[in-house]
Parts: sequence; structure tokens; C-alpha cells
Amino acid sequence: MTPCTEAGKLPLDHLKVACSSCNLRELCLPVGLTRESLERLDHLVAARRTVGRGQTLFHAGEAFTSLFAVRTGVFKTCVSSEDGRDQVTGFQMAGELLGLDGIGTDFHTCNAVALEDSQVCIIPDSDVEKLSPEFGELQHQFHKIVSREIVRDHGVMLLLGSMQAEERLASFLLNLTQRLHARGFSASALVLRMTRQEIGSYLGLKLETVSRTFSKFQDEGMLEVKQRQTAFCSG
Amino acid sequence: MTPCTEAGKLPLDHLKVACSSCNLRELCLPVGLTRESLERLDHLVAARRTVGRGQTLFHAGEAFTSLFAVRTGVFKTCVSSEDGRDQVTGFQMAGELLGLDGIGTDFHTCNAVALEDSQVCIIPDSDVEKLSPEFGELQHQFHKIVSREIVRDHGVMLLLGSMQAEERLASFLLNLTQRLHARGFSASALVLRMTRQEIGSYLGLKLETVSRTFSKFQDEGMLEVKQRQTAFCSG
DNA sequence: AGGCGAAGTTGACTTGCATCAACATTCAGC
DNA sequence: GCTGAATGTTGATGCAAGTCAACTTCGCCT
Repeated sequence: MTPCTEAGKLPLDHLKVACSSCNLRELCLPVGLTRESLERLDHLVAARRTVGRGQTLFHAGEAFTSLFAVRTGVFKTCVSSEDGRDQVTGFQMAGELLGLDGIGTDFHTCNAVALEDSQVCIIPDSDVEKLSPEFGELQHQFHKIVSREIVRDHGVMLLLGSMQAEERLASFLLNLTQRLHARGFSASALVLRMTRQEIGSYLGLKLETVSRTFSKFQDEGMLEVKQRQTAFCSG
Repeated sequence: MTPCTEAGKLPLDHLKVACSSCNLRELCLPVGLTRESLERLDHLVAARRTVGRGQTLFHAGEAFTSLFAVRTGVFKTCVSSEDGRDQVTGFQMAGELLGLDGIGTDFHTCNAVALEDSQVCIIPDSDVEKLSPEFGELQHQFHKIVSREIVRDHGVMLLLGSMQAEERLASFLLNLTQRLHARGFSASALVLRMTRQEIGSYLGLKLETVSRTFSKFQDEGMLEVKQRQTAFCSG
């Protein structure tokens, strides 16, 4: 890994890691692809980029030039209303795509910020355009991922529109844990990479409410909470 | 137009109307396509289907076989949680696509219900798969539409997560009016095709709150409300 | 090691929306 | 045109979550 900073840009790690040998291939775009399709995918992923904790991968308003696949680390995406209110729209971890919002308008409509030092693979827009049945199942795979993003968003709407604080936080924690478990982490404990404020924004709650709800879960013996260290209690 | 009911299925209107001569072509998939791409699109749209008011176009859990483009009428889509709570995730009018949620999992994850007698064009899944750069800008167009759906969903999250009742209803009404205006309707009045309950579900509010907020807007002289007839007052 | 700012917790109080309930209006079907 | 069910309105009351504020804990930087 040789980080090299280009003129005015964030570091690009040109040393190439092929999708076909990436340990995320079961979680990322390559999932379920034949060896042949996988090799085609290798030619699409141009480079990698490192994004430090707190740094922005892309801003709302910025030109859309590529999609990103998270390789390591965690990101949040958030949109803002004109009057400056913020809404976290998602948290993305290894294998998940960032930037789909940019395809429709040719510029990004949300900010993507790294919650810890992270690395992404860059998938140039021009390559997405080239997708076709000749790329084997890759095209289908891409459609699937985008569709699932829509389904995920509907789930968040259900959460925001019809659940109350405890339910919201509980589903959030279960969802995170599930995704982490799929990535080889514990199914019963997790370390939150985001603040109470960010969780609150995502869940449509104030940070105090998030904090209180954590405490409540702990009092009820469901959770063991020590700041960002969170463990589920058996039962 | 010759509606014909097939064995056990809802009526399919086989009489074909080509996208290239459809008066929705500026609002629907064909937007911005060259004549050549348009002709290719004509071959994708298989048939039309009529859906009566209150009838379901597709159910959550049903196999995904095709996308639908609304030709006439209005639909709502809604998801349900296991414990039976409902959340309206959107209202679709002429030119808008339905069923994108099905691509990812091969079955639908929401219900689509006609709010008035409606008609949709059927775009078979198999055709979506065939999309490629050879179809001219059609492929790009499709990606754009899907991406915009994601952006739209983020907007709803912002609304649900950080606005209060009055703001929610106001943005909803403005959004509807804008879309209707793009379809040749008035920019200052509209007829709601959905109940207070459905509006409430979409906005994360109870129907009483929706009703009260309508009344408040009227008291403040911003709106003229008479059940579903709604008009904006100048100023 | 120590000091500072960011993040998190907790309490007291307020408020916006939900809930429950009564009533009005509209519309479909006879 | 009448009747009942569905839809919409309005009022009284309660409560979940927001607000404001004090305090604690953590992590970073010199």
C-alpha cells in the first residue's frame, strides 16, 4: 500500500487489489459472480482512496464522477435542508456502495463522511455506464444492489414514520449487529462508530433521547452499555 | 382501447400504444431519448394493464416479474412491519415507475394500490436485464430514474426525521402540486386522491393531526380546503 | 501528567402530537 | 332521495420526546 497524494486531491492508493482476490468479495459487488464476471469487474475498479476519520469522501453539490465501495472503515451519509438541518440517511460499512445518489443528477445530493480512517474502491461512472449483459451477471448484480438500497430506505421510512424511540434504537442496534456479524464480528456486542447525535439524527430523535434510551435498555438488563461499547445481554 | 380479462388475471390492454407516441414521453422513461432509443424502448413495453380504484397492482411477497410505468391515475406504495403497522412510502402519478423494489430480491417488498382507476404500462423484468449501452441512452436513463428514487427517499427521511407537522404537510402539498403542474395541472390548486389517513401515514402523523393542520393552514389564510379540494391562497 | 473540548448522562420542565371521543359530511348502493 | 359506512373535523386530555441546563467522562494535545 503506497499512499500518494495527488495535486489537491485526497490520497489515491494506486496499488491495485483485484476484486477477485478481495476478501470482501462475498459482501460487495462481486457477490455471486462467476470467475469470468469477476475478472471483468477487476477492470472496472480503477483505484483506491484513503479517507481519514472526519474527512469527507464527497459533498452534496459536488460533481458525480464515480461510485465508491467501502473497503475498510465506516461512513455516514447525510442530507441537509436549505435551513441547515441535517439528516443522517445511512451508515455504510465494508462492502457497501456509496454515491448512488449522484447518478440521477450528475452531482451528489448528500455528504459522505468517514467515521473512522477508511478506504474505498473507486468505480468510475463511465464504467457503470458500460455495464451490459456482456458483463455477465454484473449488470444484474448492480441493479440488485440499487434496488436493495431502495428497499432499505423504505425500511427507514417505516422506522421514522411509525416506531417510537425504543423500537427505533432497538432495530438500529439489531441491524448494525447483523451487518457486523456478516463481516465476521460478534453477534452479541459492537462498538459504535458514531456519536449519540448521529444516531439520533438517523433515527429522528434528539441525542438526549438516544442516551436515555440506552440507559433504559441497560436498566432493564437488556444491554450492557459503556459509552460506545455495547453488548446484548442473553435472553 | 379494448380491455380484455385474461384467465385469473387483471385486465391487460393489449392494444399497444408506443412510447414514441405517448403523451407522457416527456415525463416517463423516454425523457430525453433520441428517436432511435425511443424506438428501441417501444419494443420493451409489452402491454398495458388497468387497475381499478382500490385494487392492488402488486403485493409484498409476490414474485417480481416486471416494472410498471403509471400511464393514468395515481398509486400509493406501502410497506408493513411484522406487527402489522403500515407505512405509505410514496404516491406515484403519470410517468413514474413502480416496482423497483422487486429487482433486488426477485419479489416485491411493498404493496402498490391504485387510488383511482388507473392504467400502467408493463416493462418485463427480462427486458430491464437486457438494457445495455446498445440501447442508446436508455440504460443511462434507467439508472438515472432509479438514482432519483433514492434521492427522493432521502428527502422523505429528512422530512420524517427532522420536520414537524406543519412543515411536513406543507412540503407534501408543494411537492404534489409541483408534480401535477409538470403534468399540465394547476400550480395553485389540487384534488387529493388520498385520505387524511394515507397522508398521515406517509408523513408520519395521525390523521387527526393532518386534518387539524389543514384547518390551521386555512385559518391562517394560506389554503382553501374543502375536503380533498385544496387551493393555495395568493401570498 | 494535566487541561481542554467533545461526547455522554441525567434531571426538571415544556410542548407537540397522539389518543379518545363526539359529531359532521360525503358518497355509494338500494 | 334515503340510509349506512367511510371519511373528515373538532375538542379535551395525556404522554413521549424535546428543550434547557448541570454535571461527568473521555480522548486528544501539548
